[in-house]
Amino acid sequence: MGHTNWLNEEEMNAWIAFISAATLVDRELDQQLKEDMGLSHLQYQILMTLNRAEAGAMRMTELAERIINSKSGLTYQIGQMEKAGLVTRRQCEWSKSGVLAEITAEGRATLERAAPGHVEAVREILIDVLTPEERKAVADGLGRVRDRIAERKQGGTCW
Amino acid sequence: MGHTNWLNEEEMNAWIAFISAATLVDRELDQQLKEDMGLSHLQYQILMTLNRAEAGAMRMTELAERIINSKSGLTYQIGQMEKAGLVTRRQCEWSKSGVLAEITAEGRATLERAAPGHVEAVREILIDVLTPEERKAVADGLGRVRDRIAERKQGGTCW
DNA sequence: AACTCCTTGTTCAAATTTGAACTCAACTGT
DNA sequence: ACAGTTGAGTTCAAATTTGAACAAGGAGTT
Repeated sequence: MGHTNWLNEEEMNAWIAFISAATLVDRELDQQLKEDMGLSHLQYQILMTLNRAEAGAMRMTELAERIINSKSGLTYQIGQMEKAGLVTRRQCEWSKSGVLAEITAEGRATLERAAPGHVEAVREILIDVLTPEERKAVADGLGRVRDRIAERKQGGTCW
Repeated sequence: MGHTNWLNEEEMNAWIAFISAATLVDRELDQQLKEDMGLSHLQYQILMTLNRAEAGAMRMTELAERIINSKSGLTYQIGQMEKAGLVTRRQCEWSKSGVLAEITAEGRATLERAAPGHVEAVREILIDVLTPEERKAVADGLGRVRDRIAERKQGGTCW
């Protein structure tokens, strides 16, 4: 230690490309969804995640982790979406302190209407811009990045 | 048109990995910077960008574009950082309506103290987790993604 | 049961972000 | 000089996010 191992040009390029693409893509998708359907990207992800879950329902904490959001933030968003009729809250059967967020029929309908435009945007902005090799590198490399960060929050074992 | 060209598994993997890594990395860095130095990632980026600019100063709008932020958001952040003594506002010489944000000596000092830890974190959570090939794919592919989005906002030529 | 510790989800205030409206300055054409 | 238009920054209210504090349940121990 002592001296910092600065990024060289090649590393810097990767870093800058990653961080700016991340910001821009997120912003772009948010706008597309908002214009087309009045949904935020976060809300879309919530609907998507619930829709895939069995019974279309999921515990708040698990949902928060899945979409990478704070618990209080999720409470807020589910509140909004409940007002909009996209989801409902229901008590968890086997635990009195648990709450299930469940997608409604209207939620599913909204998702179905939103999905085509969203997927098209994802292709146009990201997926179709990458070569198959780059896609693989992104899937593998960034997948590993994600897993490592997720593990480290979990394990807690900080050596 | 008509039928949606859904993402296949390979594409889905790339998409999911990208979006979750993006969220997690940003979150992680924000936390590291905040704990170590009381800076948000955005503030770090502002200091960084100003520090590199000649004379350590830059027009508000250009700065906003560079760090990918709304103009009003930047006005707010520069306000905060001005209170904290990290930057100053100065009138643009050749344009009375222009404002220059300039990094102060204290700002530079803060940046210098923050940089080593930040770079280390960037390595640990992203750069060193990728193979050189993956880094190249990320730099090239996501660089292209970034450029395309940037162009399209610019050109405005929507056909 | 009484006690302690951990987990769930919510609440609350403060910080931040967003987008539209607004103020001036700069540029155009007359 | 004078409208008409555009560009730069700011302001403002509303929406969202954050993190700490909180109420209530579970689970384990004595």
